[in-house]
Amino acid sequence: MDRRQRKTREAIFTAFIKLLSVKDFSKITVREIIDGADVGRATFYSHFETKDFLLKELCEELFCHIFDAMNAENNHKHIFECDAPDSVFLHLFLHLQKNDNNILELLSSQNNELFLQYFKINLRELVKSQLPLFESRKSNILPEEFWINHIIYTFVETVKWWINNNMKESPETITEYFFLAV
Amino acid sequence: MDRRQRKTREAIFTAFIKLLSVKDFSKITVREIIDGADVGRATFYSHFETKDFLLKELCEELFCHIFDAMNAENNHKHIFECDAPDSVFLHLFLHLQKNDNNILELLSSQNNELFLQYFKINLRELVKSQLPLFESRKSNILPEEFWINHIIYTFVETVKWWINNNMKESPETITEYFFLAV
DNA sequence: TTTCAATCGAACAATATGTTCAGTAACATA
DNA sequence: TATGTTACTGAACATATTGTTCGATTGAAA
Repeated sequence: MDRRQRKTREAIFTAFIKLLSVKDFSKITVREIIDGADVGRATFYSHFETKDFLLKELCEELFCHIFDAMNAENNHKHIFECDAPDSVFLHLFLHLQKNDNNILELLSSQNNELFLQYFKINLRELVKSQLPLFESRKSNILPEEFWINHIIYTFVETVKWWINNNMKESPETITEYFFLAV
Repeated sequence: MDRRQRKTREAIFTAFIKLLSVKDFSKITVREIIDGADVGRATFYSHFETKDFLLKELCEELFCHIFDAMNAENNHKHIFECDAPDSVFLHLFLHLQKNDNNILELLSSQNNELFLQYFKINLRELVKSQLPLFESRKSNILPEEFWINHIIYTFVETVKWWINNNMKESPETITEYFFLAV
């Protein structure tokens, strides 16, 4: 990839994230983005079809980043056979705490519905692979799809609560809360 | 209120709800609303400052309606002293099943974040007044705000799952799922 | 150095927003 | 029924946003 292309793409993403942390996605205009990124209008549209595609690609990039990093880091630990206290979820919380790419601001901002959708899509695979961790009386009574949804949403809401609470709790404590709540 | 005003307001709300069930809030234009409601542009703006205010007022009207109706209906039953199986939550599910004002379409549509916010605000009061219903080991360990949030979100997600599942389950069954999950 | 692609900037049509105003119709009241 | 008031119409308006186009310019890479 051309260095200029990389720089432009990065500048647009950075300006966009900055704007997202301040105002709603729907209120952000292309003009604001290109002014922030200091690129031409035509350049923006040569990179992204529309504002929606920009968000889509940002989400994919961020989540690929965090989930890939997590997998790479934990492959040698056979993480998928670990117990709850050392689960992939703890590692996710640890990653979030590092706050790469300002992902936290995006997760906790007001109009983040589309962003959270990508988070949930990525989480679904993870949760499915970890279902045995959540085995209990209620997991046998509730319909499986209901149960999986419940775990996903509980995780997302736990993250949001943690961030809005200034992340005062340690990742270990939050992991405990998550497993207690679910 | 003038009959003309009422009719106009109603026509705008109706057209708006119809559009909301079909496409995202952010993609809906004022032109589409006034064409659907068959009113003039100036009329729309004399009723609502902006599209956002229209949504705000719609939410308030719908939730006032559903929560007021529930309270009126249940005052004589001393609902606030009932057990889980006959709780206010079951009554909420029953109300939702009736689908007054097409509230269901709004709750399950894609871009409903703002709409859900109002739902959650109304739920918070309800949940707080019903906290004893959820007494358990974990409710003593988890921070109260975390716990209340968890109950609210679990309720909302249960409703969404139910709707997206075509409401095949009875309100009684869904209430059971809700209390099991939480 | 040369070739090629990315960017610029300016202009463009098309569409959306929110305001204004004079004219018309529906309302409440007496 | 007559009267004053209020809501609605429709059209025009300035302004802003979107997405496209094109020739000129700059930077990367060979």
